[in-house]
Amino acid sequence: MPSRTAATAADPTVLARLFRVLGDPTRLRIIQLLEDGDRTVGEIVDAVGGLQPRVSTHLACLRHCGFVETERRGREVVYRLSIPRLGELLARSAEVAAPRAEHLATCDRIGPVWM
Amino acid sequence: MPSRTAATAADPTVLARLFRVLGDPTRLRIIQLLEDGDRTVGEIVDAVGGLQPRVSTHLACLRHCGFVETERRGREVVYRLSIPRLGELLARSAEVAAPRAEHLATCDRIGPVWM
DNA sequence: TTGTAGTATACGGACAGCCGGATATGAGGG
DNA sequence: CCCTCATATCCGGCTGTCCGTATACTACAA
Repeated sequence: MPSRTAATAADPTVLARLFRVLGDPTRLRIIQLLEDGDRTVGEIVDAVGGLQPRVSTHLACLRHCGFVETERRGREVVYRLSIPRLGELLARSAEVAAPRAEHLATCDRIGPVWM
Repeated sequence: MPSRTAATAADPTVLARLFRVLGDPTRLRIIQLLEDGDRTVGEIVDAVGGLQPRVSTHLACLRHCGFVETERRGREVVYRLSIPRLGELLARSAEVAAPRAEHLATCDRIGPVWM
């Protein structure tokens, strides 16, 4: 029985790394923004707010992990999503999060200080 | 236009928290284990390996954030998944991770020490 | 070449989250 | 009651991750 795709991807370590990349609000905002189309770094900085170096570091993280691709256009660099079904994944995750939104919102810590 | 469910769930902060809960290998192993059926704490400890207090803390995290429910059975406590379509979400995430599995596996840091 | 806009990286500080070990709670059994 | 099994919580320490500031790189214009 083949089942080729889920071979190493089901490894909890690899999957956890994926979720960890997605587990930052700024990186999520960037991804949601890029779903509407390609953007330059400047546009992304303006949209998500915050300082340019910080945004640039998050972009480097997304690029290194294969979530986005880049293309130079003159002095600017255009970022584009390289995972087609990522929006679908986020939408489904939002459905899962919906009934627990308030719980997740109040839980501003993971460690043992719950409430 | 209602669109009640995705109102707060699309908030990057809430969604990031969800992914952060999923972004730990031990918690993922626990979730994958519970997809095969309910388990007591002792069974979970044996299955995922590691010390009991550590596993118990991860279980408390999952319980507090609404991923699992508990039921006392004598001295034991049985844990059960309380999110029906969570396995579906993990499967889809594994598909997304598959083409980038090697990249994600080598990337053992998120910060700027990539490689 | 020099300058400037756009982007990327380096550095140090601060704190969240994971861990192991010790200890507390709770439920039966004798 | 006391004891034991099963589970939960507390504590100190360590590492990973995020942030802001400063600086380096790249491409184009004059």
